[in-house]
Amino acid sequence: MADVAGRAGVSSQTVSRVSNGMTNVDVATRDRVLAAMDELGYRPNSAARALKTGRFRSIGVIMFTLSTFGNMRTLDAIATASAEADYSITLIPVALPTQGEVAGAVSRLSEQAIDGIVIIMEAHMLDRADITLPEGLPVVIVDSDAGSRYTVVDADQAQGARLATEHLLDLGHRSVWHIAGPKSSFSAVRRTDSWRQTLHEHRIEAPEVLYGDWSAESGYRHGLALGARPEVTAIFAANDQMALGVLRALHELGRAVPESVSVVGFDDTEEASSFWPPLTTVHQDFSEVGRLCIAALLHEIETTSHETGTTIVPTRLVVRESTAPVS
Amino acid sequence: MADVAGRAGVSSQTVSRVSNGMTNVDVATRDRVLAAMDELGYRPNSAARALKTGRFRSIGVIMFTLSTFGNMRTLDAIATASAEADYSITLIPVALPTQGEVAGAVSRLSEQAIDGIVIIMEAHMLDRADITLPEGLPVVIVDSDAGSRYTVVDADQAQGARLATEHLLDLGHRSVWHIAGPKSSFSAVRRTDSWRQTLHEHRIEAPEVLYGDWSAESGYRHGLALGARPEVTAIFAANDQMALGVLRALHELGRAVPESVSVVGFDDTEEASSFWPPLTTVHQDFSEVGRLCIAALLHEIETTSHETGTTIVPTRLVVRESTAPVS
DNA sequence: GTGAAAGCGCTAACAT
DNA sequence: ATGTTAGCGCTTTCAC
Repeated sequence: MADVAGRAGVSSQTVSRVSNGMTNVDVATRDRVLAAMDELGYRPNSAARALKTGRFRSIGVIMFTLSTFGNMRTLDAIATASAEADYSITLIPVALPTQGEVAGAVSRLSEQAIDGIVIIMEAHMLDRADITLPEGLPVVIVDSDAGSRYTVVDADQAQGARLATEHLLDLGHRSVWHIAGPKSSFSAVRRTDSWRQTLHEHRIEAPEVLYGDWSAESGYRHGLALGARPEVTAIFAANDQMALGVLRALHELGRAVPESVSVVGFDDTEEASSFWPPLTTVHQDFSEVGRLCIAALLHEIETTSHETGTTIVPTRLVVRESTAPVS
Repeated sequence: MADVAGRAGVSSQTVSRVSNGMTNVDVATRDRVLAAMDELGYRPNSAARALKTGRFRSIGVIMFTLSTFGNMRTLDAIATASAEADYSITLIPVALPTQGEVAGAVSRLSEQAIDGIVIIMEAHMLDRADITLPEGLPVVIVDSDAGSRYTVVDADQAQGARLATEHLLDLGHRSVWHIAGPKSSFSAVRRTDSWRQTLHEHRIEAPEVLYGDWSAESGYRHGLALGARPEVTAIFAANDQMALGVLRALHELGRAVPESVSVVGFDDTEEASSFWPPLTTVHQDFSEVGRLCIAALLHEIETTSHETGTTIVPTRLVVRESTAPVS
């Protein structure tokens, strides 16, 4: 910076002003500085700036794995929204969803140059005594049960599961079987609870829940078991991958979809419309969730306020060809 | 840090030594400092450290979108490998794969606190005159044609396409039709070239190429066209999603897979084994690619050497149930 | 094994 | 509109 100042014949302070787009600089001077910057290939040093301002213009993101559709889409939206606000994203991956791993990530995070944190995981992971979020660092949590202590943004899991279940019931099915996500996932639990609740409201006793692990393989296994039972005519899988596995199992068993069994998924992945048959599923607006996350976080960062609260993004049912009235 | 020094009754310099794990500190002193750090909740300020050392311990990643399986898996591996080396990842998303957008990302990147860059995209995007990578910043590129100017790590696209094509030929198919990825993707082009070359070596004239856009929907459209032609008995899709679309089209058309038509994909996504029928596909080791990327980059960063070169990771064919001998 | 001094590149506050 | 001064929190150098 001193070099630039020297070349442009001004003080380094003026260079700083130009660099930060302040308006109180003479146009001619500004041009001269800009030219000097260009010639010297000047790039501001963000470390020095951060040291001075105490702000890093970066947001830390903690997540288990990128390998689920929802996490990936949420991350994508978060990255885009941050970029628009001129914040960068610092990724802190967590190898395993164990509390020890999370504790490690949080401690690594606290040494990072960040202004706020987005956590994409169950908040109950954060309840352990040995996990302390760095004080004074705004936090927003996605996919979580954290009621009032943190700011939470999430899709309306309960409404989505209700939509799926009622759709199947409206089609005349006597009951709806459910292949759930892992018990450790709060969104999976909410979907399951809502499915049970919906059946209950229709005076139907919920069948036993089958627990999968989000993978198509687990959907296939449970699909094989369910498909073997003639009374099963409607299956609600807690995500599209497991629904794909169910579809495969049903095909193998020779049970026609949707003529003999109806199947509904959750997420509305890109591929769901190309399954065979195209899958009826619940659409989650991950982009909106990511956007709201960043909006809430930036608000906290820039106003240093601390209003926790939960924001819920609605879901909607996308009806395709994997569901039909009972025959 | 001064607070800690005061509390422990040492100089701030000693605190720094403890903080950096230097060995030349008396055990008793170290314990005292550690205790003081703990009580005061001391966290080193990475900006100040970076300002001094000129190192940020962070790697910038430029990518178009997280929404393809390969990019996501590669990013996951990169994040994990970096974390192991105690580097964090700074994401620079690029909204659109246009050169203007890339130029913007690169310029944003140059102001970031990073020690090196991983670019997951076609290198020819970087050839535009108005895109200048910050000098002195090590760069590694994935999925690219950048021969000698940059360090490149990628899966062996050509070998994968050859494996797929020869598998089909070995099964007795007279020819192999190909649904390619977009022409703007270098890996797509390499797969197409290799498919054509393989047919050529078997003295078969390559049929006209159908270009998709990686989406299942585009695979479906081309699958519909191909399935209507009885002479088409073997289809090689350039990724698993397009293969999924092909499968759907073939089902709709009433052409049995694999009895009437064999289908091969590329990538070996988690779900491919749960397609109906389970998909024969080419497995890419994205994790290995990500790992090697970071290894190469860290080498350049830490030795300040600048040896460019290309590292190729082999692929392998996973035979499942979507391929069979011609009947 | 430990401390004192200097300075990394930048910006906030004040002066002109 | 521009310059001067001071200092952010840390590490490097050189003493002791």
